[in-house]
Amino acid sequence: MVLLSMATDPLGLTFSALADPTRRAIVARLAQGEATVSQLAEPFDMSSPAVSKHLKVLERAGLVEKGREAQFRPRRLKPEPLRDLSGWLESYRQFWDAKFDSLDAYLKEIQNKDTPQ
Amino acid sequence: MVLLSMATDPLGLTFSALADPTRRAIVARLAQGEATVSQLAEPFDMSSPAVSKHLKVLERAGLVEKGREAQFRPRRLKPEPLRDLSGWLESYRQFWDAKFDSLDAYLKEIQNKDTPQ
DNA sequence: TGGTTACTTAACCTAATGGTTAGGTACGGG
DNA sequence: CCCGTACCTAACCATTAGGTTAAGTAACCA
Repeated sequence: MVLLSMATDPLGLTFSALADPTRRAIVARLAQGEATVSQLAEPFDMSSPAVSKHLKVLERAGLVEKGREAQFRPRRLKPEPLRDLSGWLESYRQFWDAKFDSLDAYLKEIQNKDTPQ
Repeated sequence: MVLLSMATDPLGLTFSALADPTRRAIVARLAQGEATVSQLAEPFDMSSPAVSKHLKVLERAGLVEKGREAQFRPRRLKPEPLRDLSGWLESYRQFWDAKFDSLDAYLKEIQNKDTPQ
């Protein structure tokens, strides 16, 4: 059921891939250009199999693509899932766009003056 | 560690809240106006405690707010996390924006000339 | 050819997720 | 005041997620 829905729910795959901070850091790194697994693993205090697993999750979501060059398997970022995510978000623009809820925006203005949060 | 990072990682909370299709459906429903728990539960083939749990996840992410009116606890959608998500996405616009693709390819060309290791 | 580097796979562990049922609490109506 | 409706909490269960170590494959290098 989860298995099934996940397999047929690309948006869900994307969201859950990006839910992990390690994976978002990998995405951030790959946004600056392709990188090998070792390079991607270097900043993290975790084993390389763990990084491999994270990469597999990103690949399953279509966010990352694996290349092969000699003994290296360079990864690069793929734009499509991010584009899809943006499309989904866009359908809620009326909610997070300040113009929509002027009262909400106004309250927030006030609040932002000294919100400790 | 997961506990800790999640507590201090609002973006991660948002992504994982939205990873579940039931929760995205709830968000879609709430985008049309506030609704009670029973109203939200109605379309789903699952117990109401299950729906309550989903709502708690959405609330923890700040996506949903709980009101109280007599015996009802109407939920409404909050825009902030969606706005934050949009901000995060925006920082990757260069990747999913089609116009940028050719430049991206060009940068990759250059980079491959002297990639160490 | 044998060692080293790069990476993956397998087996395992713990904790979180997503569901259940059963048993609360709180409110409004007859 | 009691009953039904609305909702939440607790306890439990199965599966998934995220990490580990150990062992495997593959390519380069001396």
